Amino acid sequence: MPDSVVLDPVDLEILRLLQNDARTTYRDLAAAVGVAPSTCLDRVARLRRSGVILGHALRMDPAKLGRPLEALLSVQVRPHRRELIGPFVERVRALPESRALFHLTGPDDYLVHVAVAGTADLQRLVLDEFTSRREVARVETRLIFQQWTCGPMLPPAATA
Amino acid sequence: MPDSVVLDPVDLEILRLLQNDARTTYRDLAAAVGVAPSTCLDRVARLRRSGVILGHALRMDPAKLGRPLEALLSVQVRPHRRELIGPFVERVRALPESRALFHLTGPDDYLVHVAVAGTADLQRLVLDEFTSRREVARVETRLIFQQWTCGPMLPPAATA
DNA sequence: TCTGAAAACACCGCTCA
DNA sequence: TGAGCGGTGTTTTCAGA
Repeated sequence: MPDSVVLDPVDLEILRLLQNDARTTYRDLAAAVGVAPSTCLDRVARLRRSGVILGHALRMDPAKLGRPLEALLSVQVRPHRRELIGPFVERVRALPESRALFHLTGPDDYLVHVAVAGTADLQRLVLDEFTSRREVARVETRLIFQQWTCGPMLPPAATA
Repeated sequence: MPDSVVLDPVDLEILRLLQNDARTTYRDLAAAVGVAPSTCLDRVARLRRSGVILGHALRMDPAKLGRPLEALLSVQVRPHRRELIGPFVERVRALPESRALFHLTGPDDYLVHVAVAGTADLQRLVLDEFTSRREVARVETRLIFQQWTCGPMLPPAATA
């Protein structure tokens, strides 16, 4: 499987439309793009096989699920060795509060995006799940005032 | 619309299953949860109306789209006033490289998650779109080695 | 919330350029 | 090789109870 995939304008338009609503029917997709529904089906199947489309995810509102407060935790893991960071990553991923986890360059090794019920819950999370761990050298907490998802993420220099 | 929504075990199970694969049919959903397909349809429609489900998104591989390098940019906007940050946010959201944008507490006002073709593209992005702007006081760039999405994000203390 | 029926859809073969 | 067409099984969706 090649690292990058060749996408023609039809593929790009399909991806753009599916990003707005991933449940768009192939019939509507076909009408919008200007090809036959079966061609759309074929294109989407190919995009899935080639790994461009990883899957279909549900976008949910954390606040509506009782987690109105979101934060980013910058975490320094010391010493930064495989035998420590492997379990650390798995533990963080298993937390119900975790939304995303990044391994980064720079002084802070990890960034954890969490959603919690409130400041008390956040404090508990930081103290019990992070700073209490021996391998966690430092945690810096920043609250998220507002967030935006951007997009559509399409290839640089799109073939128009 | 209330800030938080009351979810029964059926709702939670539906959300859990749809998060793994948002294209699961109502028939399969019904079989897994133990209710009729029409009930599933009704529940999902209600979850959509109540705002718990925001939509169905396509998960795509940035690398396959010619953007194999991802980074987080910490941006300080000075002075941090509405008439400056409004346009700043809109400009960043409109960049094809932007994946997500956060307004944060702490010394750095914004965090921008970007996907680019390579280090040269990243340098161009930082210089031309950020540091060249008068309102941008400082940009700190950290590369993303690896990232994980976590989940399922469900209510704290789930009603069992 | 379920049952059942009707409409819409996905998805497979095939044919044609 | 890739696009388009039609048939079939499945899924969705809407009554009514």
